[in-house]
Amino acid sequence: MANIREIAKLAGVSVATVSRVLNNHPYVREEKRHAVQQAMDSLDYRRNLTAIHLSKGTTNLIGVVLPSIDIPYFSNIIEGIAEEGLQHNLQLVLVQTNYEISKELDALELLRGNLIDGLIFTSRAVSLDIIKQYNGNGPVVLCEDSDQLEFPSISIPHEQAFQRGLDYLISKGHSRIAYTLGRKTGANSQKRTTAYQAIMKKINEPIRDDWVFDKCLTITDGRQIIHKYNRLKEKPTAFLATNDQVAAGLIFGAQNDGLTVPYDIAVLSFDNQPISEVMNISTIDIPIKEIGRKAVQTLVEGKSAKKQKISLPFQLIERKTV
Amino acid sequence: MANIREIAKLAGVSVATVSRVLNNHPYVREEKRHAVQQAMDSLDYRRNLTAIHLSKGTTNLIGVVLPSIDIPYFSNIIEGIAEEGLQHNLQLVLVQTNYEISKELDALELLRGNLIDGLIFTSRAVSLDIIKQYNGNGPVVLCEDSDQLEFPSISIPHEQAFQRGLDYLISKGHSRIAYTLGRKTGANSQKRTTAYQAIMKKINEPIRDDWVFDKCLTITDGRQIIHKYNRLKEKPTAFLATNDQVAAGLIFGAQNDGLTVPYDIAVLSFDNQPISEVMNISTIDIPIKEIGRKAVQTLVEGKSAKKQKISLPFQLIERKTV
DNA sequence: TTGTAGGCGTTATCAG
DNA sequence: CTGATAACGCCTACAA
Repeated sequence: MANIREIAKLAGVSVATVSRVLNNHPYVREEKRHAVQQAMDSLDYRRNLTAIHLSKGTTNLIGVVLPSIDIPYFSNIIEGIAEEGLQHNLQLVLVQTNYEISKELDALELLRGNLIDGLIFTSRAVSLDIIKQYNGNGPVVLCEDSDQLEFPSISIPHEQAFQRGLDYLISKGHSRIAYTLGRKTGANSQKRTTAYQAIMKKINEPIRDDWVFDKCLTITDGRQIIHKYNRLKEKPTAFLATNDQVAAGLIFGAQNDGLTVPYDIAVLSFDNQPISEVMNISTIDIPIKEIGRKAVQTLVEGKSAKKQKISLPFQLIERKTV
Repeated sequence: MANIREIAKLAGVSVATVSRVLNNHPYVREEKRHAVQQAMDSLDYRRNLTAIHLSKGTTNLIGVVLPSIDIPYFSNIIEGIAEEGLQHNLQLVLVQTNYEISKELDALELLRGNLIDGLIFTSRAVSLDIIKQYNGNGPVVLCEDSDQLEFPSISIPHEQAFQRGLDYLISKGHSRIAYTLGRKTGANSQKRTTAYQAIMKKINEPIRDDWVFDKCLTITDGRQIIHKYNRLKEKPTAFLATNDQVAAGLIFGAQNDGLTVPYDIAVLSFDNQPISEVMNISTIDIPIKEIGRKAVQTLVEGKSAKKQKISLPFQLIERKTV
């Protein structure tokens, strides 16, 4: 593999000059520039990116940690990240974690090891205190509804959004409301739970542990819930679902068991993915892709900008399942 | 940021020794090893990965080109790639292309620039001749049903699988069969078309251009097809769909228009994703994740192994939409 | 068992 | 405008 030195020799110039033409610097006489071009062409030269990275101390690579790429919410965020990344000439290094802390630490080590210039957590299991220890190794941004100001964060206000959903259900006559969560301990889920408890208290409804369903992320998870629902002594009349996939599963399960949506049970979800439109599922729209885009923008602004919390708008979409 | 030299100085040894303990080489006296550890701890040392890459000439990074991460088929492949990559200590660099050739070339340039050790095409728009020009820069593997032997490829036999699907539909009494494709010019799609034309000829049915629907990948695409179906003068009695999402969209559209599945139209699809199970869609199972895993394995075997074509099994799953 | 020194391929500073 | 040359941080013969 030809390197810059060989090009220099062949073109009869110094490596510095080659580097100059490589980087479109001014002050290179046209004939030399030409000679260098010739040499590069004839040797089919390509610069070694790793060497550039080492020399520059930056890689144009950003890490993205996500639990599973197979969940539309996350693949949507990635899509936003990828689009915006392209804009800034950034490549993406994916770190799939399944919420395993050790994998998240691996991602942090990539940052510390200077392989990536910054890191986006689309979700996390590791504590913020741990992440703080990596301060100074590069910007970190969180895609979560966060109260701290140590790291920039991008999210919709989950507590308000969940409240909005509950209010809507209540306005439709429901008071016996169950809900599902992706991962109880997640930052966003905790906000949702906070909202739930507040509203239930307000309308004098008890908090029933068996009306909150944890680890619900997929259509299959949603489908399973109906089995549990059937075994419930006291049954809710409405579900506020983690996302559209879970809602879809719930609805299929209900129909399968002869229940009518929204009369026997109402279903409201989050995300507003295509499946919700096709299935006429009432949902709360989240600008997921925009979260990804903003995450990259924030990362690029880097330390120059102050750590801010960016709050994106959500919107209730009324369709036919409530 | 502390580097290996500072550690050496602090520990009172040479950089070589530090490097040795870093890489768990034998022949380091325990006390020196200890001193180095101490020094590294006290300076919170982390090796610079970029430097290692430059020095070793390898990065443990592999590129993955995919048109869109937002399509379950692709996110599934990625999932397989990520899992297997973990096994081999490989990180993933994602290159989202939207089938734009220029982006695929960018990925190839990452290979040529030694940023990645190998490249997996989960799908491609660029011609094989172009990819061949990058030979020698690192292994390339294709996730497609390919006839060439220049590059290793992993796939199910799409022609046979499509035949199997058609035979099944025919056995259920259908002869007026429409089909949808993700991208007509894709390698896999072409195999499907070949199978379609052969079988239609065999049963003496004409090939009707308006019964093949291109650019169908999502649930929304499937939903749209029903609009077109309604405008058709001659209507098919069955659809063989690109994937389960398209099938789901088709089914919702049909139901919405008062059509009964499978009596008015039958639907058979590919992939066997969770949605097909929940919706009871008859489908042809493809071991998608396994394609990803095998792609990585093949990449790792690299040039040592001969370029082979790996054919994975498919399986017809009978459910309730045919 | 340890250290010296050269190499990986660029970039960038600083004279000229 | 151009060229030496020193980084960048690590690895690895080779020699001791």
